[in-house]
Amino acid sequence: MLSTKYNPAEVESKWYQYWMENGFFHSEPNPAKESYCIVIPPPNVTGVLHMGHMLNNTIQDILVRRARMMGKEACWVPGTDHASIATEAKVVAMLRERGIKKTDISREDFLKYAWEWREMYGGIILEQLKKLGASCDWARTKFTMDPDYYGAVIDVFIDFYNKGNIYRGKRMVNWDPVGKTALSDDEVNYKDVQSRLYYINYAIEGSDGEFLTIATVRPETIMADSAICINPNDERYKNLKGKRAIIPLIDRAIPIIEDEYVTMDFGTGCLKVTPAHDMNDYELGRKHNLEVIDILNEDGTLNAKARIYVGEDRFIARKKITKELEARGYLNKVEEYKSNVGFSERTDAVIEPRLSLQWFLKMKEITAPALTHVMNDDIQLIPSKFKNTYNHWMSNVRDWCISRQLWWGHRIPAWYDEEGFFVVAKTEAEALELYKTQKPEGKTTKLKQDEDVMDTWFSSWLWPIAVFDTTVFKGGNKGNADLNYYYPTNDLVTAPEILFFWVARMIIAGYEYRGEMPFKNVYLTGIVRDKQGRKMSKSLGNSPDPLDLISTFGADAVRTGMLFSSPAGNDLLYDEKLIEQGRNFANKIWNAFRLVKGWTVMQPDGNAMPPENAVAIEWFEAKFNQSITEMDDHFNKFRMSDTLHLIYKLIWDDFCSWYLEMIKPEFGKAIDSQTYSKTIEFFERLLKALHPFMPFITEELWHELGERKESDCIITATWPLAGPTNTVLLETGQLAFEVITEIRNTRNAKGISPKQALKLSVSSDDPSFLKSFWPVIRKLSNLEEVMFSSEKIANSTSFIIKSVEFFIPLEGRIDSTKEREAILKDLDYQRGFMNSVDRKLANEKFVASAPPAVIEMERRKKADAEAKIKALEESLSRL
RNA sequence: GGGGUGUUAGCUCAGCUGGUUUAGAGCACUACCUUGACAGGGUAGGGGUCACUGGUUCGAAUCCAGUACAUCCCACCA
Repeated sequence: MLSTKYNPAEVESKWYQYWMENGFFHSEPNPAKESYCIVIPPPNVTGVLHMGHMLNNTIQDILVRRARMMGKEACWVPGTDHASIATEAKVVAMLRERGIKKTDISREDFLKYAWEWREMYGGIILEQLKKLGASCDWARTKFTMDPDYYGAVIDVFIDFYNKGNIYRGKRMVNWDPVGKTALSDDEVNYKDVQSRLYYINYAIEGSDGEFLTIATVRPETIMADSAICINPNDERYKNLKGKRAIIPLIDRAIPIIEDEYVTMDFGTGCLKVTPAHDMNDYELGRKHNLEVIDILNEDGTLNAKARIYVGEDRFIARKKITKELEARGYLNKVEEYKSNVGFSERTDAVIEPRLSLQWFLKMKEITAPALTHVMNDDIQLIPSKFKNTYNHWMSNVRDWCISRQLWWGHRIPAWYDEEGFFVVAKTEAEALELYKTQKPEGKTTKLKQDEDVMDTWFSSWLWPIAVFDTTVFKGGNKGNADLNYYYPTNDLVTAPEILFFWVARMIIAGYEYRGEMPFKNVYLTGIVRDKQGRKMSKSLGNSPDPLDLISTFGADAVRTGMLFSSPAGNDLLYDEKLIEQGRNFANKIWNAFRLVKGWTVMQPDGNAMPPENAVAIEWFEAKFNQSITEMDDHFNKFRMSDTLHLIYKLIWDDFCSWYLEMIKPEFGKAIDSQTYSKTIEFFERLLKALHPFMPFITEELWHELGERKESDCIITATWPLAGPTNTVLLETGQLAFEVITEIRNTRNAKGISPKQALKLSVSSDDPSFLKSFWPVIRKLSNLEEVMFSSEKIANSTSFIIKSVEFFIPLEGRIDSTKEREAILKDLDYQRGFMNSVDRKLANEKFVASAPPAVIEMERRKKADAEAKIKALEESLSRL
């Protein structure tokens, strides 16, 4: 006896195992077939599965499974990303727990720990993906720090350097003066801090007692000032143009420059420009060619360039300088001021913007094809609204700072001698060779490699190429068989927040190194949020564990649950209710299977098919074709959620609620063999159409429904082809269902049990009306007799469909007051409706300018309504 | 501050090229049913000035402009 509930746990592990053993996920180039390829957005190697991954990978798996069923050579390449910042932070934390400080160990030792860490935890997330049912080609698993991949990244750096696209330049970084290290933006916490705004007077050079006033929160940096800036449109300071101001205390003269960057109504409208200690000032300084005076040491104390308070900490210096300014009459006033200050996540020290030497990649030229091919839809963004954002970003692209002050990652292949002269080469030996030719007078025999590594995105932007072939980045190499077969890949599924960091850069690299797009379509998912709309995060504790969900509800349920409400590009508000709905769906299918499986089948010869079954089969065939056609259309437009809703409805409503009810034999009776085999066929076709969404239950039932050979699995079955849709039949069916619903309504209203058979009288002058469906109507509404007569039946309740009136004789059950009320309500609606149609038709301009088809339809609406009103009025008068 | 996107039922969303009854679905809600596939079920029902204000049009949830409110990305203001 089969359980009334579907139990996913054993089914899922069984089939995943089976698929793997039979190599169904593996793909090799096959010239006879069209290739279909997705490269996974590589998750962080140290990460664990979260709800975002679930959504993302479910969508990818659906696409891949469907492509496979459509006869394509489908390949989904998995892998992980070394994620330098996140991973290094985790390793540092792990070491700290063991009482080891990063600063106390060597780079080599640190990397040993990091690799140990990756051996231990690096595979977890991929194992978790298997639980979800992801049909990745695991034999192709790639890691961005695999030796060959590592080499490819270095090749790319060298190649760009040799082409003149990479340069060294200065850049402001977030400096932690306590940890004495640069921090990424992610490692900086911004807090609102109550501070002070100091108004300081600067004397004007060559004038007698004239001065200007600037406002600053950092008076200790005045010694690093390079200019005073005013807005050229500021009437108040016209007289200052071209003059110079004198920094108090150190009496250094600086130019007064003009730039519209200055907000006139903030502070005094005079801005002190300190290029060495402020991001914006640095930019301004570059624009106006100002001197950069760095007065701070790496521990945040003042250096000799400050000339005063040398050696003092920046905050002590602030106090002392304020005091001195006040004592000497330079301090105009002090205001309370709230400002947003960055703190180090690790040491809680106040972040100091600090200039440092970094490596940059010139973006302007290499970006051009990536912009063009997205704007002209060669590469399609889904949804297309992201094109605007993409355009804006790509048109204003800045040079990419590709160096990071970390150890875990691809180390920059620049080699220095003692004087700071450097060459760029893959190995130290190669570097030495180069060094000899580029600096013949150089005496160094031991070169020192750059300490920094590259930005993680500088390796992951090669992903769609490097997962297949890591040797093509040196130029001249045509690429191996895999690369030439699978590249360009088809679809990329990822989150919109990395559209610029990753997607755009992959497109750039694709055109640079292959002269071709890396993928055709980019499907952008939304962010998974909780019911209150908050982003799911560990610190909020609002994210469910996906693996828990899978073990309670089943992977099929979780997959469909995620997809029930997630149109492309829209955020998904996670609610466990959705997963429950997915589970209920699986259960519904399971029980449909139980029903069919439980039937006894008549012997093939000599058993007649009841007329309602013939109609049911014909009708469902039409319905199925219609739905598959729509599903294919949705799929082609990446409307995944809509596709799921369609198959959900097709199975639950059309197959279970209508079709199975139509053909269901009476209790204890057998079903004719023809209907039975047709039903099995329908069931199989439905399972195939559902398989990409719910791979496990469909595979299980596929094997339960028929005798299969070992290799005959639904995962490799053929996607059902849509036949022609018989729309006339579907429309007739729709009317028949309306009749059934009306009769059920009547039962509901009058409290008549479904078991009590009823009579029905139809006032149709068209004898073919609903003809083939009458057996179905009789069965589903339990009618013992159907009469055709133009006579109005007394003592009955009636309803109207398509101007045909239906009477249900109900001796003694008629409550004329209620009956009248219902009719009046309906009349009211119909009259109002007709009114609106009438108004439209009476409008001459409408009749003159609307297309004939629209007018025709309005006329039909009117005729329908008129007939209905007439019939309603008649039944009213009869009461 | 710059840019993007959105606002439709209690909730989450469809509504694709302006016209397909006076706007649909799922969930939630209400009533009734329920030993013969499924209570994780069945049959029905109630629920909406399509954010607001103008405009274009014979016709607007749909197109345009403005307003309000959300939300995301970038830069974060001396």
